[in-house]
Amino acid sequence: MNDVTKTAKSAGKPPRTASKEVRRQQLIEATIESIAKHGLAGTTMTTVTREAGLSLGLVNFHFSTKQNLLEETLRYLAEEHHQFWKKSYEKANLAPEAKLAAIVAAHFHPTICKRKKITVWYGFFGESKSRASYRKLVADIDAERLNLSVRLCRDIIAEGGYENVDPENVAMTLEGLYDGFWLNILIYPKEFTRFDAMRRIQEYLASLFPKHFERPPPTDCKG
Amino acid sequence: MNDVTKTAKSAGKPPRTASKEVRRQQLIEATIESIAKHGLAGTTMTTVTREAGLSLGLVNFHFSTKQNLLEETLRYLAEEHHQFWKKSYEKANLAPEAKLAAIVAAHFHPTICKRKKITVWYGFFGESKSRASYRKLVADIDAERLNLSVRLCRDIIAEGGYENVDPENVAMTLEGLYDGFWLNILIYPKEFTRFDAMRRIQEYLASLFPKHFERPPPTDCKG
Amino acid sequence: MNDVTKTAKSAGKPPRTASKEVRRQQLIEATIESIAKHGLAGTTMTTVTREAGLSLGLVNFHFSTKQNLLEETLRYLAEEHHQFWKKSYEKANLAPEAKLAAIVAAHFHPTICKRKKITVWYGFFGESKSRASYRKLVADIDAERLNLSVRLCRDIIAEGGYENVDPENVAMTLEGLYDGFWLNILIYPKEFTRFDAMRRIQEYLASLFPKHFERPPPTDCKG
Amino acid sequence: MNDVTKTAKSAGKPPRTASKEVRRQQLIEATIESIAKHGLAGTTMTTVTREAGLSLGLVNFHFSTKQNLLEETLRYLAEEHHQFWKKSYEKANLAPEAKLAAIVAAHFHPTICKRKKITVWYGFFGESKSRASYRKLVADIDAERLNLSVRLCRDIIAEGGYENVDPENVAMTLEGLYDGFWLNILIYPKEFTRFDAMRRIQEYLASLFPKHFERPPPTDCKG
DNA sequence: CATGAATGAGTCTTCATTCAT
DNA sequence: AATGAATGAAGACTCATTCAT
Repeated sequence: MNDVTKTAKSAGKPPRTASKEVRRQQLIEATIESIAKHGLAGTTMTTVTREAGLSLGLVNFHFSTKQNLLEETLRYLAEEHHQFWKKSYEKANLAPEAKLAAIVAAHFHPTICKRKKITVWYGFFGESKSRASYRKLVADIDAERLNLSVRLCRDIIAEGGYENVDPENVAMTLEGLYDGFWLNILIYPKEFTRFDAMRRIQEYLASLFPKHFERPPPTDCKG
Repeated sequence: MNDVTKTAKSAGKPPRTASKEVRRQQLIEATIESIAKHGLAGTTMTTVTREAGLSLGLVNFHFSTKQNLLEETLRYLAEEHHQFWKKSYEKANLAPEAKLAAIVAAHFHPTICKRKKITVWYGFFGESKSRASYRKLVADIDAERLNLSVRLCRDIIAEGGYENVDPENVAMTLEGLYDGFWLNILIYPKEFTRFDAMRRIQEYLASLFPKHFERPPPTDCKG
Repeated sequence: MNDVTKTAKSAGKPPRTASKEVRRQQLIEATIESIAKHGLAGTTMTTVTREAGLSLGLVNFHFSTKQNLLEETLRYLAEEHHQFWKKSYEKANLAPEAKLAAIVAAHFHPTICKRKKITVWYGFFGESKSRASYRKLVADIDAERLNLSVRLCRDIIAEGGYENVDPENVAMTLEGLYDGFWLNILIYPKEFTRFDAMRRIQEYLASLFPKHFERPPPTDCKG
Repeated sequence: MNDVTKTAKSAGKPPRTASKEVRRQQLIEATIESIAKHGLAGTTMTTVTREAGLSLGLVNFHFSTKQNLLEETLRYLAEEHHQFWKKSYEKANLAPEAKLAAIVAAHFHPTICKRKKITVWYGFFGESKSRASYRKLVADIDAERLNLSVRLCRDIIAEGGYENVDPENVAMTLEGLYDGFWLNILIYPKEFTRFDAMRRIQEYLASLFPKHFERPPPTDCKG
């Protein structure tokens, strides 16, 4: 492992001192990697710095405390996710169903829906302390996305004349499904994949909004 | 504090030596309580035994290791949950929609859907190590419930002549919703309650199976 | 060193677990020893427990924190000192000059005026943090002794009809001399001994109260 | 904070590179300031350089090691003190009592008897290691002053025909009082001031040498 | 001369586990 | 069965020192 690290390091003629931002980024990525490998509780200053191929004291130099490193890591993931679904939303064509589909797809895009990243999210969900950090850092983003989804649903409902569909309800159900399916991917990675997740959500939306969403094609394989 | 505990204990003429089962039960409940109070990482042998009003060494005596105590705690919750939805399922009248509704309701019944218990579940989800324990202990139960739900959905679909509804799909979506909504209850306890959860699921089922499930009445209250 | 420790330990058939008080005492004495050997800053949990022949974690078990161990050590010395001069004072005959002389002598009695103990006192004087502890723990004792000395001086002055001698002044000067001479003993142990200290004070008192204190006999030896 | 410092610094067109001596002086003064603020143990290379508004590496450049910086700081104070009482001694009129009084006064002159400087002295007294430095650097000066005082006392005794007063004794007692009163000023700054110290010593000398020293006037204020 | 990122040995503290009583 | 003192490995954090720029 040491060898790997050193090789990786020496590969690109590593500057002995790098800019603050570069080092921070490097350490945050090492943190994600370490959480994926050893879990949140199993992640120590040593596992992180070894992963990064840097010295132990450097974390304290750049992040002061471990707690802070973890929060910055969460913030990084949260912002990445935020950017990702916002970009997807904006790039989608103007139709509200396209925009809603884009948000859904963003949650299960390989960039975001990586096991190592989900591990970090659920690591934070698991500890009361870190749940507090989560709320502090992510609550606003969660709310923003929920509101956006509500609006899109409202537009779809208006357009399609769907009776008896409550936009807020759908939006919250979608949020629940994102979390629930991520958890399934985390716990049963072999039995449940991101494709399964997207399929289920596609079907859910198709059943609510048949004029706007197509049913996914039947699959042979056991889902 | 120790004194208080002991006094409280001796108030009721405590048996100095209790049966194995009683002690085990007592320690498992103290573990749940401790995880609720201090989080999984904050739960130590000391917090557990102090919570139980017992001595430190006893845990070792009854459970050998901490890891084992935690697994037994998870097993206890898993079995409680298992029993609970099975009983609910059996007690419900014969109609499949009643039985399905009973399973849903079981997940959000106050006995099961307590914050302190959800904390334990998600504590286990958060750590790779404990996820392994989870799979070992709970995978079968999860599968059993999924199969049961699939069968019930199939019956409902047959009865109602619902076209284009895939029973497996619905069952897995339900499973995802249980987990996703539990997480919401854990993270946003003030904004999202078990009543919200039940409502969303009720609406979901009503939209799929309008002849079998009624829409929930509109509420005034936010959320 | 390990051997020494173990030998010392096994010498008296050491009980593996001792009463709380015994262990605390043992650790406090080891702390004094360690401060004498390595200084206050050089005293670590390791030096203390190695000195005591006990395991590292035990200090935290009995004293929670290092800070607390140090404070308890200071308190121990302060109380020992307090008891010592109070006993000396009480045992002396009724004449106020005898009582005052007893207090002086107590400060330079071999039990109290040991280099290793003085090292601890001055270790505490040297650090702002520990000076705060000192004030918290010792200020009252200092004040009590000062008041006592003032009263004794007042009696001596009244008896001897000494004009122009201010009792408070003498008492504070004595306090200054205790501290100043202790420091000399600490810094120049070869050049300045407790006998020198007692001699100087004896002369000081004899010059103020010639009817009550005899001049010390002239010495040949330098210093 | 760094910025502030730099701004403040650059306000006066700071020479980017200063002469060795200027930098050394700057760092020594920052060391004294830091010890006063954070204590000897709390003084790190960082606190010193931050105080000086200079970069971390500079200390190493000018003083090689921290130990050396501290010793140089002590040497600086020792020399300052040395110069000060020597100048006072020389400037005083020819009478030995005037010269002795000048030395006493020098110890409690505001330039010397500052709390921040006394903190440094006692910081050094508190640690065995630094006591060694102290002896190395200051023993000669202490001896020189002692001898000088002995000689002055001898002259005063001869002049006044004081019987039974041992000059060496008086000189050592004075030395003890300087240290003892400094300690009082350090520990009980509100209760004991440099004025109290000077008063006590004045009284001491007046009681020994009534023809040469006047009693201080009685004060109303407590202490 | 000067900077400040980087290193890593050394500290305090925590805590699962052991074991004499 | 039960107790709780004792152990010691492991973790977070500090900080003097180094060195590329």
